[in-house]
Amino acid sequence: MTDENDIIANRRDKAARWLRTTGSYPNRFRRDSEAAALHALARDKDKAALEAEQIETAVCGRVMLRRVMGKASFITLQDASGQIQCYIRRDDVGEDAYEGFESLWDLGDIVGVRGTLMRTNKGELTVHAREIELINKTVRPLPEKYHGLTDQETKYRQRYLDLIMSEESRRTFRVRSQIIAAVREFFLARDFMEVETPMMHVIPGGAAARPFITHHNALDLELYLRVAPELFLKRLVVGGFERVFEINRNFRNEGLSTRHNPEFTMLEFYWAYHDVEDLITLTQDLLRHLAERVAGGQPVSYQGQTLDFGAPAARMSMVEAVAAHTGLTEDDALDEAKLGALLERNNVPIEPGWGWGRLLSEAFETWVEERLIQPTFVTHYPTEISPLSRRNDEDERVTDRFELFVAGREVANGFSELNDPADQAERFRAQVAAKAQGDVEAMAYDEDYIRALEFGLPPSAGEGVGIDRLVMFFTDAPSIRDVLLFPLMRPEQANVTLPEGGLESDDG
RNA sequence: GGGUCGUUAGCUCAGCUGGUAGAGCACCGGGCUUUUAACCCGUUGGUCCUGGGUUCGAGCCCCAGACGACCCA
Repeated sequence: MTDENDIIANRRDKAARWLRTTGSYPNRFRRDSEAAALHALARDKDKAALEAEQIETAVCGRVMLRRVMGKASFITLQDASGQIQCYIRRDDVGEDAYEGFESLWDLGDIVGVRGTLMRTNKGELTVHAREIELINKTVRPLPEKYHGLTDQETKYRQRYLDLIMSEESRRTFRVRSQIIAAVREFFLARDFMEVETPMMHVIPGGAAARPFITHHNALDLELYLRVAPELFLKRLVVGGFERVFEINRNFRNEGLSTRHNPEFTMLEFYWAYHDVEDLITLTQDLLRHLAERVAGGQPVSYQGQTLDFGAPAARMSMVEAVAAHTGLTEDDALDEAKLGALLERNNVPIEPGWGWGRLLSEAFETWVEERLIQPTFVTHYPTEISPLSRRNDEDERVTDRFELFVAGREVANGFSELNDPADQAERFRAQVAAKAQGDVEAMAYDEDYIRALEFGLPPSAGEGVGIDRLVMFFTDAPSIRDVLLFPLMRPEQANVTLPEGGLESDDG
């Protein structure tokens, strides 16, 4: 499919004519103000005041709107900070410049304007142009100026176009950046050290998930894109970095949905000489910090629900949660047979090997998870489903682990770490056995990680937080694709061009 | 994997009971020196997602497929 048409042909012709006059793509224009700064500067100045002061300025950006009235015109310029109107009059810029403006400029072009600040009769702040310069031509027409770009697929595939057209989309990604900055600020202030651990793993580990496989040519080695940084971060705690965090991508070879992208951003952190209770307190503080930084401390509206990240979160054990939402007593929820009967009665598929912990977790996912709207810490996760967590001292059926739920979704998962190397080796062997039985998500045995534990991991607490999901809450985004600049999409057929003979070529 | 909906001009969208494919924006030409999605007049622009089928005739009906969105697992 070629999308050449008359408009594009016409603009290519204009671009060629323009380039003949400039000789090359101009790169000397310098602004002295962005749009938002000018609006701030002139906030209290009326038409007469601006007329008296004759404030000189130079602005540049993309032409978003254009209103030509014969020998004078208005254009609306957009830069990174916002929009500013410019007034271009033949008698002010000269006949040649005005003729060039009329014959060569199109919506979407990148231009520069020098002049003085004024207000129009309707009060709009405007740069009254004295000099104008065409800085770059758009050869392709922008989407419809009023409705913008509404096609979701095109918004994802051509994010640059979405960003040009949609202030809402620009805001989403600014909020995303603020959240990540606020997370970093929070941990640095608490003396955590930011680290980067490998993305390419020889042994994938740290989470139950299918990895992506890649290949290193020089070593002739199969490598796996990481599913989690966990085992490397704990090695660093063994090494004496007692408070570490990493904000980075994980890769899981799963399907796509409004809640899942194969690469997603996790915050993961480890904290020596602390435990699950400290994690819950810290996580609550982190949520409050983000709410403060991003939402001014106010509750946020998410898809019709109101979420309050500043208020103290609810807290319950998984047994309490299941009892509260199923009509079972807490004693019943501790009873494997009664749980199994309840699940079967409701046609929830269960498998023969499942013990009490797995059944409880299934009941939780079936009846509780989606109802936890306000931030809720669910604690005392069964040992059976928590292979890396420390057992609870009072009740060995459960671990010192919690997950945080918001709007029916898991947002964080934290626990006191298992630091018994023999126990860890045993659990790895169980995973290897499960893999041999065909469990594609089971972990491999990581000998070096066991060796690291044998040097002694201080009692530590560790946690992972899904950044994309947090961003969704703070931007009211219904789909994870709305908070990823470039979500994974099936390739457009026309654009798939693999080199002859595959991807082995050396000269990339 | 299952279901629902969608795909028509560069963009936003109409298109009747099956009978010559439309509007607005953008583009092109003309008018207009403080407009506000500027406005007024006149043009240009189509692989109706793809491939089959039914029919004298298909954007519309049928079948298969592609891509996407949403819901469910």
